[in-house]
Amino acid sequence: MTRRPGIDEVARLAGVSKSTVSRVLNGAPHVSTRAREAVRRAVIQLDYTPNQAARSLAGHRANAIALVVSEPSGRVLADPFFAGVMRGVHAELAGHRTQLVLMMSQPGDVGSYLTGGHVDGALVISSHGHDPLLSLLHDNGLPVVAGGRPLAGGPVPYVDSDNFTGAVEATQHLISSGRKRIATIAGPVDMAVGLDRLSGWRRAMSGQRTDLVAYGDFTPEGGASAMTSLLTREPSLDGVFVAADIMALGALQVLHAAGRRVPDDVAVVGFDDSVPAVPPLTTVKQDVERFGRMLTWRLLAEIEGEEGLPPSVLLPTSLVVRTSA
Amino acid sequence: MTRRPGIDEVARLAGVSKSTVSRVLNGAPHVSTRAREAVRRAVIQLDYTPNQAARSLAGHRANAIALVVSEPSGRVLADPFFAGVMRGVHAELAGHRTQLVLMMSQPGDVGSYLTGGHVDGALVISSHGHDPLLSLLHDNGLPVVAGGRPLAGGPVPYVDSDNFTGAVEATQHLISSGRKRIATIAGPVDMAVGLDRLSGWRRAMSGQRTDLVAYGDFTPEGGASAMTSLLTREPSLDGVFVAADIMALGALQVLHAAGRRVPDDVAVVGFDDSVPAVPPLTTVKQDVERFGRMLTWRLLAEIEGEEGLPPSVLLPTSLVVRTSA
DNA sequence: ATGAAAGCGCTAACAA
DNA sequence: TTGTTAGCGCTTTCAT
Repeated sequence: MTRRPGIDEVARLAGVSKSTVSRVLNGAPHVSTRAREAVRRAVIQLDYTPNQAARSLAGHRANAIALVVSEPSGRVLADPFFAGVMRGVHAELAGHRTQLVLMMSQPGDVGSYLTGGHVDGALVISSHGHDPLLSLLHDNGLPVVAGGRPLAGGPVPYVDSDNFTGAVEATQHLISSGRKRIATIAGPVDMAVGLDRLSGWRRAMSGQRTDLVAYGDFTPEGGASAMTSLLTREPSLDGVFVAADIMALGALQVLHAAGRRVPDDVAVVGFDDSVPAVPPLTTVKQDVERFGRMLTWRLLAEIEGEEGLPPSVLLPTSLVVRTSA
Repeated sequence: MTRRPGIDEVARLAGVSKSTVSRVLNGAPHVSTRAREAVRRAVIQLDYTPNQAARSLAGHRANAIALVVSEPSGRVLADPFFAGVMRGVHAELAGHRTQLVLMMSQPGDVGSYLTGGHVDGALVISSHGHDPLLSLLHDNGLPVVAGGRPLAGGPVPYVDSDNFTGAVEATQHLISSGRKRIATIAGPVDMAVGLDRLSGWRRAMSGQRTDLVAYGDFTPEGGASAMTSLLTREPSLDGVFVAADIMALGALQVLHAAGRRVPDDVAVVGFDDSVPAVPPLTTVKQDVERFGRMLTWRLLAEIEGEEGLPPSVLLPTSLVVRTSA
């Protein structure tokens, strides 16, 4: 490994001072075209890359943001939703010389690490209940944006999908197709995404029986056991709104094993448009990549100290009708 | 935001010098129990976290490793395989005060960034063909471990699953259950994982017709179009070995739409044991989390400069029989 | 076992 | 427009 060149060598080769090199590197004003060009050439010739650590230390910026998955299990990593968000985050980060640091541990460690100045801001997703992490970070002055509305309310900006409206549409589709006994497999009640989709179902079901609710944890297994319990409680159900495609996968397995045909006997509507299933799922589509981009854009703007930013952003959802309902 | 304390303040409060604090922090020897305790207390009292940038700059270590997804599309992010690996990586990283930096861009940027001393090592997964990135990093002296055998061969250590044996078992299961016209949906031929699973199928099929091969790209859509093409070429096929569950999802949709019953008309065996399907997939299971842990362990060992490390590790696979075959 | 002092490679304030 | 200078907060010899 050849020793890598420092900024001094670039300066020497370009015939200018370190400061000028630094200015060119950071796109600062007040640099002559002549100097700029000389520096550029020297950088290329030496294959120079600035030392990030030195940069952070001197510049008081970490040039990195954290993506915090506020869930010890790591369940969310397996969720297609997360994958899409991550793609969006990356896309938005491109060209910002900002690195993405992934974190998954417990609030204690994460909190002190993050507030410790190692990153310039944090994206917190999949936050449950009244997760103290969000307020902790916010109170410490670290720019934070939540992915999904935080239940605690408070002053943390967030980006979310319009889960309520999506759930209403999904349920209405079931109703208007003539289903009479419509159940729902809801998500965790300690997350806004779980609550909002359940509220949407309730809203659309107003006037009808709304006790057919079972809860899952956004895993196929959770969806399967919820479906089993619903089938036991109401064998004659003929429609289910499942609050996540990933849970619908489990539900479909159970329905199949129970000999129920989908959609003939039981119509199924999912949420996310994230998985190919048999039969293809009628579901509520959300643009997860856009979600990730929006999240990142918002955080970067916050870090730059932009004024008048919207406290929160709600992204639209839309029903996609396929075979399952 | 209260200004965060520096090492000097800890030193002052503990009544020792910066050096001693540093020693305690880094678990260095030659520190009295008395001093150690005093420092510990001061650290807690001040809620001190070391500045990572300063540490890297002075210590010539980045205290971070990169997880490089050598694929522009980001397809792999949506792959359950990747999610499992990432969980393993995190698990193994716990307690190593090492951060995980995720990278997805093009070889050019990534290469110079990585060799630029910003991370202490890199995990490269999903590398296609004769990806120059691996050799580039290796030649620059950066510790690297590949996830999945690199096609280029060369001196880069890697961790892989025993894809060949898994594929052989899967295919033998199909054969021994009496299937006569067995096809395969193979993965990309520019990746060892694609090649090895195909070789396993060929090996098990020796003596039989081996032209029923269609290729997919490890996406459900790829699996679907491969299945369509196979069905067209050989309508009477009665078994398929699909080189990835995620592709099997697409294949199952196509079979279902074509009115073929699984497993009655066509038996399907997948690979990965990563998705719940209808009907539940008979598949080759691999322990992806272990894969991630092994990968990380290997890289950390490499970074520590341990001697006599195995150049490569092959993890076992096993057949899980469910309903689809 | 402990402390003093010299950087690590950059940015930013200031001077010119 | 450019250069000089002083740190940023640690780790690490080298003394003691």
